[in-house]
Amino acid sequence: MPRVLTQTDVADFRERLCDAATRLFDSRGREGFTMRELASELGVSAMTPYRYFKDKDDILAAVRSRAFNRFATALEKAFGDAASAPEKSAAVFQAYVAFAFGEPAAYRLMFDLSQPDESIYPELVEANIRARATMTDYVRALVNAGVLVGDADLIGHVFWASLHGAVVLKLAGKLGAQYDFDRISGESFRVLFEGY
Amino acid sequence: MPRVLTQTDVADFRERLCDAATRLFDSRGREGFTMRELASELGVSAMTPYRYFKDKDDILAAVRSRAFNRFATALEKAFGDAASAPEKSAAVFQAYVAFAFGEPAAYRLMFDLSQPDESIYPELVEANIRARATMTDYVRALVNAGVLVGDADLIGHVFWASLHGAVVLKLAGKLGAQYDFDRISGESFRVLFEGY
DNA sequence: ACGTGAAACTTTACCACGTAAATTTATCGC
DNA sequence: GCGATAAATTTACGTGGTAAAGTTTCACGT
Repeated sequence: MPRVLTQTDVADFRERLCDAATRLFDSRGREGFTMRELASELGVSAMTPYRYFKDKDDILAAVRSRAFNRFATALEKAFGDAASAPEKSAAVFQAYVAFAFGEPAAYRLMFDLSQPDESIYPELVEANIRARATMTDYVRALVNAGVLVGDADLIGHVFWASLHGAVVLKLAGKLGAQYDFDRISGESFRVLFEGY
Repeated sequence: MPRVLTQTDVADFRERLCDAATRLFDSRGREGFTMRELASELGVSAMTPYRYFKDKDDILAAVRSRAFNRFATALEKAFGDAASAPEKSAAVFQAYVAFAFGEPAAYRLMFDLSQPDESIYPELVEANIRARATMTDYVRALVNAGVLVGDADLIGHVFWASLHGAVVLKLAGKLGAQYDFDRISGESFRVLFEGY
């Protein structure tokens, strides 16, 4: 227990805490996530997290920010690694789906309906903006390459809504076996692409 | 306090309780919804609801079932009232959107990610199935009328995913002013219609 | 070297909540 | 009237978030 915490100490602990919290959200779900279990996971008393975060909502905001940033990083990597515009588009699509189903708890946190006024967490707002940008960049590349014509942002939102819709229907268990996620998302993209 | 409750008494109380619960979900949100406040809203003690429902989850399931049924009723009415297949399609679309934004809490309950294993509530499963059916019927009408060609169920799911995606993005506060719900959903439908 | 004061952490305590168990109340058949 | 018993309430317990009080540990001035 060092007398005074350096910036690094604080940052490290916050990081460890967010990692543990992310795991807990994964295993216990949003409802089952408790401060006490989080603390015990970290080997500290129930009150120690309150030295580093204001309250549970503050922790939630930090975890969500990190989720947005991981998500953005994954999409940016996919975008950067692919060569041509169409390849970028396919890569980003794939990365999006991989993230959503590879880290469903994170995806849920990011897009859960009814989160409590996230505007008071600047870090979260920024992560949100960053993630949103990465989701339209690939469309801009397609438009610039002449593959698609139109308002890149509008087209980006249309693709996004469609993909997100299919993802959350699957995550909510609303899709059956005959019309599953791959079928619907594949068909959506095919038709939307044709349309543009 | 009648000695023995008739079927009607029970059904009435359950109905009143669900109405109050729906209002509470509306005003307090899912987290802020408590059994104690629900009971006091009904003018009974905190334990009385347990005579009529197993537990909080059971109440949640009943409220969700009712939401699905109101939703299905609204869509069925829109479908039935419109004359031609394209008019039916427009009417159902409009009813869908009106419900989603007119009763956002109900829509959230219906489609919230991570609901606790709804298969154990037969009433809920049935309501779910009914609502799903009403969302593809209008597409079947369009296909039968020769307006669209293809697998009606598949097309229905594609439209559904796209619309639902736009709705939940708006409900989650992810849409800005420049690319708002109307713009995105309108554009999506236009392109998808053209495509088919 | 050694108190000392505050930062870091823990312990204790409080209140809200879901709900089980015990208790009370009110009606029905006799 | 008088149990019997369904319906409702009251009481109580365990869990969770977190405020307040208490404890530990180290950076300093002396």
